[in-house]
Amino acid sequence: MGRRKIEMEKVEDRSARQVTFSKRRCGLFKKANELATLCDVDIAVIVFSPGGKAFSFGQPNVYSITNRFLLEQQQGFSKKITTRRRSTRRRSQSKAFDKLNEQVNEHSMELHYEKEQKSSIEVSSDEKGLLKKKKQGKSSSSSSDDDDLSESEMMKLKEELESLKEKVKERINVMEASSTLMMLSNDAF
Amino acid sequence: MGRRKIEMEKVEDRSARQVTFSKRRCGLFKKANELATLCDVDIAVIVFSPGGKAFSFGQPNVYSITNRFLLEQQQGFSKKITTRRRSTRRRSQSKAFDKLNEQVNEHSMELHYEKEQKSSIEVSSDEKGLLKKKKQGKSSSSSSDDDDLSESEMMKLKEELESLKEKVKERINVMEASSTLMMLSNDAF
DNA sequence: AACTATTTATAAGA
DNA sequence: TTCTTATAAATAGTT
Repeated sequence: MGRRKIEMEKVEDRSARQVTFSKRRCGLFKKANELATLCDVDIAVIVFSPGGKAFSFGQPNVYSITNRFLLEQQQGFSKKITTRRRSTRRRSQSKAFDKLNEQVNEHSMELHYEKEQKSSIEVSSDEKGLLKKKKQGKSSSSSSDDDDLSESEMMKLKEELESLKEKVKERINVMEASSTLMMLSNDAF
Repeated sequence: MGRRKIEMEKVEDRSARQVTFSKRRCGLFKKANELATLCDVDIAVIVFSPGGKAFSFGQPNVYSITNRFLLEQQQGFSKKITTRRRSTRRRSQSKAFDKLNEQVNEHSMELHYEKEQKSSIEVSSDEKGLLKKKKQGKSSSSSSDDDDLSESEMMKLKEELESLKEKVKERINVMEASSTLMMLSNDAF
């Protein structure tokens, strides 16, 4: 949409591609925002730039949308909702569901933005073995090699891994809670 | 962009809003596809219609993008990558990383599309209690009440919950594997 | 579901 | 890179 019509294929010039990406990413996010505003709907857009950097747009936020989507896909949830909508109890249930969903999303957000780390978790035996092996191989060949990892670097890596595992587990807890609440609020109450 | 300029606010007429949603959702997905094609980038769009139905577009697929995004956000991964890019080992690592990432995404996809369910998992003691309580409350007040759940319905609910838990656990395993592989491929090898 | 009058997005160019 | 502008594309209102 400009001076000329262009072919729908990869822009080969690196620099031109970057420019196109910037312009079109902005345009896309603007369109997404307009859709959310005009139609009062929730939407999330995630793009990885040619350089691998992540850009995202979310209404109300990316995490609530992606969580909702992934959970619904996993359990065929949308089909379930549609089927049950005929129920006379749908409206009151819907309210309860929305509230629970909101709470879960809040927890999810807290998780994502949380800066502090909880105390570390035990490393599984397999990973301990892997780390130990790696470490031994290193100390025997001493320094000089670019691929070497010092003892302290190794410890740091281990700590990062533990911290990561903790985060993943927290996320899992949120997802499990979310799933359970959804099912209970829609099917049992 | 039409006969008249419109205000950027919620379209109040229900029917008109649905039409606007349909047109603009198509437009948005088209734009997303063009961005992906022209710039050779990965992108995901998720929209929930006014009716609550989920629509999605993904290049190469929604799941790989959302997983990648959520994981990177969780561990400040993109910052980490950027920092380490100066390393002379970046290129070979990048290759290994991409391959591992691809494998993980494939597993993730399989999970999402898998139709068959594995055998059920034990329900935690807390939930057992909740289910049992619910059941007893029901059977004591007999039928007639609209909110009642029959024994078989209760069992069905329980089975669904178990199946859900299994799916969540599988998903967690993929995420843990993904996280671990990412860290190992970028920091240790 | 099709059709335009217009608005908006954007490819090139400065 | 940011601004400009000619043109392509999207779409609001209409049929």
